[in-house]
Amino acid sequence: MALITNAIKGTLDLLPKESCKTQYIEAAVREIAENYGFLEMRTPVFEHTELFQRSVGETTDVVQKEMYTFEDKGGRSITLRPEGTAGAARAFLEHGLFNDALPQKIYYLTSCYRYEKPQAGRLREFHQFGVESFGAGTPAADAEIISLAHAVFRYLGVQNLTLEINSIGCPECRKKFQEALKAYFESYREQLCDTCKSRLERNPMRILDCKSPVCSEIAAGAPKILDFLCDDCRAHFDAVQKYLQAMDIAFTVNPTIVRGLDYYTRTVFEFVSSEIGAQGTVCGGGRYDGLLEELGGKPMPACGFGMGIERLLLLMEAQGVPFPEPKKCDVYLVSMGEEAGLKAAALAEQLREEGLSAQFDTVGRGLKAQMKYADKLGAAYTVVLGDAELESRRVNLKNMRDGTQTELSLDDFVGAFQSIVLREALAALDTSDLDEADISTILGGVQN
RNA sequence: GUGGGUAUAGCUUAGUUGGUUAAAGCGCCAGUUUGUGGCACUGGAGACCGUCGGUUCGAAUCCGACUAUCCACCCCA
Repeated sequence: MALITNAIKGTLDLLPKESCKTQYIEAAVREIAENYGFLEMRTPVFEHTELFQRSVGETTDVVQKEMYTFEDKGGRSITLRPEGTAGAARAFLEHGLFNDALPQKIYYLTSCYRYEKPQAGRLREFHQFGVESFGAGTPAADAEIISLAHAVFRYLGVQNLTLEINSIGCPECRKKFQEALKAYFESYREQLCDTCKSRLERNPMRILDCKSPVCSEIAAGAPKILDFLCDDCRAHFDAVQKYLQAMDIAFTVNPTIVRGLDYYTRTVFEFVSSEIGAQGTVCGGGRYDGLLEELGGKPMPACGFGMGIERLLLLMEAQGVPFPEPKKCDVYLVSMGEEAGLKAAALAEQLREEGLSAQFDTVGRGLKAQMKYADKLGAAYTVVLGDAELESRRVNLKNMRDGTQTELSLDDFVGAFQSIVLREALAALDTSDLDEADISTILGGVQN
């Protein structure tokens, strides 16, 4: 059969067997973000194109060649969001959230779209977990979001990530730095690679992380941003590092980190892995004190980060990090005959009302096939329902792990099964390695 | 946008110097057990060998173009 079409280049289908992993990551980041006091914000997938031009920056690659931009039927220029900060900032201003107590700490978990050539860790539709701390200008705020990202990796058991931080200063000190940089590279113009020659005009800071051997050698002797920071920016950057040290978060200062989005000021950082191919940045972010004003709001500091869900998943799989088992079927109701089929459906209904996972045959399989299917589902128990059971009002509950059967009353099946499941759950609780302190904590919790 | 690799069943792959019904494992369905899953054995379904064109008596195999996909550059999450 010829398929009508295939998935669009750079997009991924998340199949049932895989989706539980992503759900696990999503649940983890939500819980951690909320523990840090961040609340979810959801904004539309598309925005006015101008929003991204103004926030991300006209000259950036993202705006110049990677946006999904189209005209809607009303003649508006619309763009699928290439990142999450712009929409969050827009909504923050539009709804006057700056009138509430600051900082406003929000997070999002959304899809983003960039027209890029796909490769390992890079998709045209990808998903980002991001946080924004609006109205927080102190180094403590920078450190708090870095700590949040760090906590996510720790919680999920991800290892071997390096945290690299840098300061790209405020517009004033960056301007001085860029002039010095331009003057420096100008004297080496002829030796630079072609892309760096054009960078020299557009964004000389980019030359700093060029991979070409010649350029990187020249770049090694280039002026350093950290030498150009004004007193305020210098003090801010020093304080961020002090906070990170106080929170026991390891980092390295990497003066070549330059974020590709125009709105960044002062602190920038990346969590980088070498285990998932060339696109190793799993999380990137920083401070963007000028963004809200740029979008028409009052001047207000802010900082945030974006974390790539697919890259994080790639990394977890590369490291063999364990994922929780997906919820399995508690009981499969095998039925033979029309009457028994009705009874199975009715029982499943009641079991599900009690919060149990029950399934029954919906494709007309025979008994053996139903047993086999139950086994594939990983059903903990099966019950066979046939004329004999309907007649005697007795059923055999089969434990699929050890094969043992228990006879139960059909009329009281739901209650009896529920108590079996409960008793099993209690028995599964391993209390052997709890000490006195643990027990009193638990008891305290129960009393409350 | 620029390079390089790859394309055979749902998945992972084999396929000899071009040669006649394209092979295996896993998965799926069924049987060996007429009311009980896993293990084993047996059988079955499932592939226009990415597409189009060329060379040839003959192409999954050689050549070309296109498409898709993967990896890298660029850039970023």
